[in-house]
Amino acid sequence: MLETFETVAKAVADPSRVRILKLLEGGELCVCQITTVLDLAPATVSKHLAGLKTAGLLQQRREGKWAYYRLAERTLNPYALSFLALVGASLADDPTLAEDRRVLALVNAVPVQVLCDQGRAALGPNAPAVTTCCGGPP
Amino acid sequence: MLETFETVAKAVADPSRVRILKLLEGGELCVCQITTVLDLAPATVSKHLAGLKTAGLLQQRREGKWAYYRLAERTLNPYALSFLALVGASLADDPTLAEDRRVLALVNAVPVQVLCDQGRAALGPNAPAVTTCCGGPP
DNA sequence: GCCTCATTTCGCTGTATGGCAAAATGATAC
DNA sequence: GTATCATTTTGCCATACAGCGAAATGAGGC
Repeated sequence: MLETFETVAKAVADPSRVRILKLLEGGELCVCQITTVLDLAPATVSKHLAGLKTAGLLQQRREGKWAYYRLAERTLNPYALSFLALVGASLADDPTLAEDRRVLALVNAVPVQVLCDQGRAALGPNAPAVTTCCGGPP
Repeated sequence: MLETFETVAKAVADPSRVRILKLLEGGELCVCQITTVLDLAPATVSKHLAGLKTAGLLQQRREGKWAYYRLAERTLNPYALSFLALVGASLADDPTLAEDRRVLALVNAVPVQVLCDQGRAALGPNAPAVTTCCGGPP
């Protein structure tokens, strides 16, 4: 019980995992999409996804070569939904998460096929982090 | 923002700190009372309390030689109250926490003065953990 | 002033874990 | 069958941190 609670709390106590959860609020995503937005090694993202799934926060679906993850609707962990609700109600105006949403919009404009091939390069020159944070070129 | 959220989430992701929070749901407690219930070194408990306070989850009050901690009513951390509410609504029937409540009842029957002197010894023979877990002696 | 004692801080050790690269897995295409 | 490719697992490194004992702090009592 305490241990179960701890598992979910730990899952939510890491910035990368919160970023993933917030990304998935917009609907399910393929691993390579998440990887591109977070700009982390695939192995790292995969480990995070596995942890979130173990904690009962995510569900997985396979479609061909790709694996799609989404926020859990049903879960074995009695605390998972509470934590999901809390995360959903928080961090509305965090700059990192806002930037993630911006990059996600670019990602969604590219077919998954291409994204998996090229990674961040598929997004064009607007992708790199906050390079154009102060209004961009005139 | 994300960092602030992370601080509170980390604070809640540790079993000892959750035990402290649940203990304090019954009202403020002195450090030596908490130390006795958790059965940890004073230094360890003090560090936990400091962390919880930094996270905005606890408030402190000094009375003479003793320091009393209680759950925060007001806090600088915008997520602290949400997490407190979540913890409050969870873990109702966890056995570890039930045992903590049992020991706390014994602790409350002893003056703080005596408790600080003698620690767990002041509680008499009923104190040690789950020794009488299956009904106790007839 | 000085002593006592609850609490906190410091220094340390062992464990847990985020990150990556490389190898293994598993599904599709041929 | 074999090849390709997205994902996962494995092995490793660096960092973070729970726990303790010892030393420092700070409030009463004398």
